[in-house]
Amino acid sequence: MFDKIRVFIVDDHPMVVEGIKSLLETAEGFVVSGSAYSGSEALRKLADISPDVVLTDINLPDMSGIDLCRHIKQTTPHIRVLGLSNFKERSYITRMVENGASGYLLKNIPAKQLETAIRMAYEGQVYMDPEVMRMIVRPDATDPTAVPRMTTREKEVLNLIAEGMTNGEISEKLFISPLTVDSHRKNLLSKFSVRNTAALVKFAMCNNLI
Amino acid sequence: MFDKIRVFIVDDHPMVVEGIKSLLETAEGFVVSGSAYSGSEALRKLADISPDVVLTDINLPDMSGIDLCRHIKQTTPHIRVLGLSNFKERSYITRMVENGASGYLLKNIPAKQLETAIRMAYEGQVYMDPEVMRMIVRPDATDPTAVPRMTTREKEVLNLIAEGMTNGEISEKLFISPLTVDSHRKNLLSKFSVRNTAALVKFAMCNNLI
DNA sequence: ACGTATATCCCCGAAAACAGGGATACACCA
DNA sequence: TGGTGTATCCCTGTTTTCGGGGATATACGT
Repeated sequence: MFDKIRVFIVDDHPMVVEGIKSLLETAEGFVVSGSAYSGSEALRKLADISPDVVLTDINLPDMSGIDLCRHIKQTTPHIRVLGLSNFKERSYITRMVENGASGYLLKNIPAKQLETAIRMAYEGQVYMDPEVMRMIVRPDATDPTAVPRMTTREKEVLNLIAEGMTNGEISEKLFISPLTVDSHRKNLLSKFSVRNTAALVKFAMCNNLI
Repeated sequence: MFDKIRVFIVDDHPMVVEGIKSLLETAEGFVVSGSAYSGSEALRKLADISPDVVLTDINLPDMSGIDLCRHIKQTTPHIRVLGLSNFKERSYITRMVENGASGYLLKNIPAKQLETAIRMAYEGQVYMDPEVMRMIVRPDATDPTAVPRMTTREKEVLNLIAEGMTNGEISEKLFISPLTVDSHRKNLLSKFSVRNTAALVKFAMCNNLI
């Protein structure tokens, strides 16, 4: 009951790892039972350690935090996983939660909230960073940052456009008519409410769509 | 001679600040004399504190680390400044150094090297992260990641292009002929070796030029 | 069985971008 | 003083994109 919560930290930045350690050891009720600088290292160590909560960065050198989360939940579902990132991209957050994460934090989270998040995760609840919360509560309505979803074909076309290919070239690559490519292109412009290809590419890159 | 080196940390992520504190306090010979979460807070505190070395993130909420560095070196040139970032963009590094920084570190730097960097900065030398070093030693030749530099006008035009504006619109905004804008556009395409605007925008965004 | 979404293809005309030249003026540095 | 870089402006012609339509087939869920 009064045991300390064992936390395992995964981040490729030593100073972030140290920072969390320091924050948690100042607080009461936590013990950092280990850490790793990559996804594979984390999985190796977790085979032995088995902490209560894993705090993982989203961007790891060898795999994404999302993949790591999935692995952990598949093999040891009792371990809670909290995502950690600088980015509040909707797709990251949702994919993290879809893969069983107990929450998603931003790296500029204050110490108090970090403690709360870990405690809640430990108790089986889901904690969301307030900023992150604001992202997800509005499905798509008034949220100006909501990203329209693309069909798989549109994604293909968008990527080739960003590569610098013309409608004609894309049509050859995908074995479809250039007119079809043009349709997709125009649908993309319309979906993202942009006027031309330049703005389309910028928007797509800003929202991690490419 | 045997005094501890006083370090001041500027980063908007509490856990990074804590991490560095923890790393430095484990090591011998350092004392963290203060920290700030923004550029303005840093400048305010530095008016009183006056440490030996300032360690600053490049991306701060209110100003860039580069601007902060310039301010510090203008008012208190004896204070050494070290840049700190996740990004190893050439432009960041060079601009940091141009503004008087004593070095540039990546956030995934190991503890030992962090100590070395601070000691060297304290002694008036310049420390560069090994990875960063590899970026700058090759002027532009064999380095595939080298980004051609833009003139200020080209930067303006590039940004407006990425906003979705046409040559005509840009020309009105900048009070120049649309033909001039077109020249800049073509120069950009040529400089970055891309075929069209879409690829230009993608490249620019990939390299933090926008 | 019927709507909805996706993917495909088509047309036309206007607007913009691209290719590939050339030219002038100004500043700055060697 | 002569080169180098930047910024400006111009021309011709071709290719591509954009705007605003319409149309068909397939799949999928209700």
